[in-house]
Amino acid sequence: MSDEPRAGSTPAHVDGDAAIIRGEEPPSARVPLSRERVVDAAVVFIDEHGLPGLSMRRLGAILGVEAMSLYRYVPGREQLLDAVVERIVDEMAADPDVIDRPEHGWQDFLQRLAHGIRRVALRHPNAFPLVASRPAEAPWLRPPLRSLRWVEAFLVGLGDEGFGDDAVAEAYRAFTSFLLGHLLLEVASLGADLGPLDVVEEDVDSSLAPYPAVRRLKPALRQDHSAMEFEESLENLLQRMALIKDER
Amino acid sequence: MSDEPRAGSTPAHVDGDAAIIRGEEPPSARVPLSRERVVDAAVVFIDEHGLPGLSMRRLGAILGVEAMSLYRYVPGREQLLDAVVERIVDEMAADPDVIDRPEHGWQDFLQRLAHGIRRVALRHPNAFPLVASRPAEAPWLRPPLRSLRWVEAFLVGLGDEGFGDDAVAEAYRAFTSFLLGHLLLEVASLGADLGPLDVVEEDVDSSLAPYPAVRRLKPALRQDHSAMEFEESLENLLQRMALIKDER
DNA sequence: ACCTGAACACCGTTCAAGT
DNA sequence: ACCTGAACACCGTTCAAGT
Repeated sequence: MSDEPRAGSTPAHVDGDAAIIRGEEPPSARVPLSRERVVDAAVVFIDEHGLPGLSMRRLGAILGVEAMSLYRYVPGREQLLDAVVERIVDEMAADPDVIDRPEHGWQDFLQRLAHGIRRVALRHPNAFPLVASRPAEAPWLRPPLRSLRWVEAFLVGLGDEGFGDDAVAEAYRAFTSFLLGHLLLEVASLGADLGPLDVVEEDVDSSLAPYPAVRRLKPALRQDHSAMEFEESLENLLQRMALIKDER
Repeated sequence: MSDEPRAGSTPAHVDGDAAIIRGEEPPSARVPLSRERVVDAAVVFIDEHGLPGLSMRRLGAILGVEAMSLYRYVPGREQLLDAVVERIVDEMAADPDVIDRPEHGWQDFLQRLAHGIRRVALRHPNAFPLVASRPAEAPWLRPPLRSLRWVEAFLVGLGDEGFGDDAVAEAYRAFTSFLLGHLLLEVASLGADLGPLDVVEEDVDSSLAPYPAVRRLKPALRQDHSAMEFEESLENLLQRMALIKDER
């Protein structure tokens, strides 16, 4: 059922001995571990196996090391998860379609930011709930933007485009809550599709007997219109923001 | 720092012996445990101490019983959490302001439903993230409605009010994603406020040096306009739904 | 400098046994 | 019928010790 991650998938010990005998650094294997490698491995693990299976001991095994070694690079499991969130959110910095500040108006700027974070979410469906629900360091670091870098970009960007302070703050709250709701549900529906297949379709149908409307509309409810509805809701949000901008 | 829940807060053993000697059931204590009592205790624990501290062993201790006894009433920890979600969502059934089907139009109906679920969220800020992110049993059971009962009510209600099948489905998706985004963020901001106070305000201020806009707008970002913005976004959503209704 | 062994205090869960 | 003791296989985390 669940394929366990096997230890030693990074064969650190294969040619390590020869290098040690020669007293040199090995060619490329046996890189001595680093915070970055630890966090990367955690992200890969969550992407592939989901969050529940991630333990310090397993992660160590994957990296060819005992669990205790990880504490050299990360203060603990909680902070590791925080680092995972940070790593994922910062992927947006490498997205060429996301820009730091408005170049063609604030609507284009926010369109790019929204689509950038959506791409991140869809790349990491198993990890995104972490981005959504990990307790934020400060009340103004609202998911799913979360990082000071992007919050700053948002605030400066809209300020430069003529939003007043209160309008910027209100726009920020509306923007984040739209993204969070939409993306969390889109990502959840991804996971639900390839979920446990131990329930046959007929069983579902019969257990739905007391709920005829759900049963009848099941095909319509199953339909995935995420992409379209994201565009439309975003468009609507931007229109509301235009009103916010011109208040007072 | 963390006040541990003490065992025996239900003093089941106090007058239990006398009753046993008389061969009768004790007056009111020593109720023999039940699924409902277990789930209730879990809800209370999460409300008071948060999810991370909840373990089968601790919950058993609170109920005056060994952890293994709980498995008579609940298949396991995961299913216990599912039951917690169900219990919380079903609180809405007892809310006199929430109605089963439209009596004064679909807008009034949805207003009541939305405010009902918001009250639930605000009553259980520590448990609501569970409602939001526990994997749903089926893709059409979208959080935060989640229960067949409420989904059915939504579908029937809007159908009766003249929404076509596709319009109902689209409205359902829009309604849930609005609720999820808004309420998750509102509830998170509640938790963040009384969060760890080990960071002094000045420290935050100085670490914010590279992010002048965040620093400058911090007061505005900290402001809580949740209630007002909930009303306004809901109003906007209902207007969009009116358009969805009249499509085609 | 980097990793490990052994240990501690916890988990969820099982099963045969107690009353 | 209901609960427990003992056990199993796991956790996160610490610290002194190894190389």
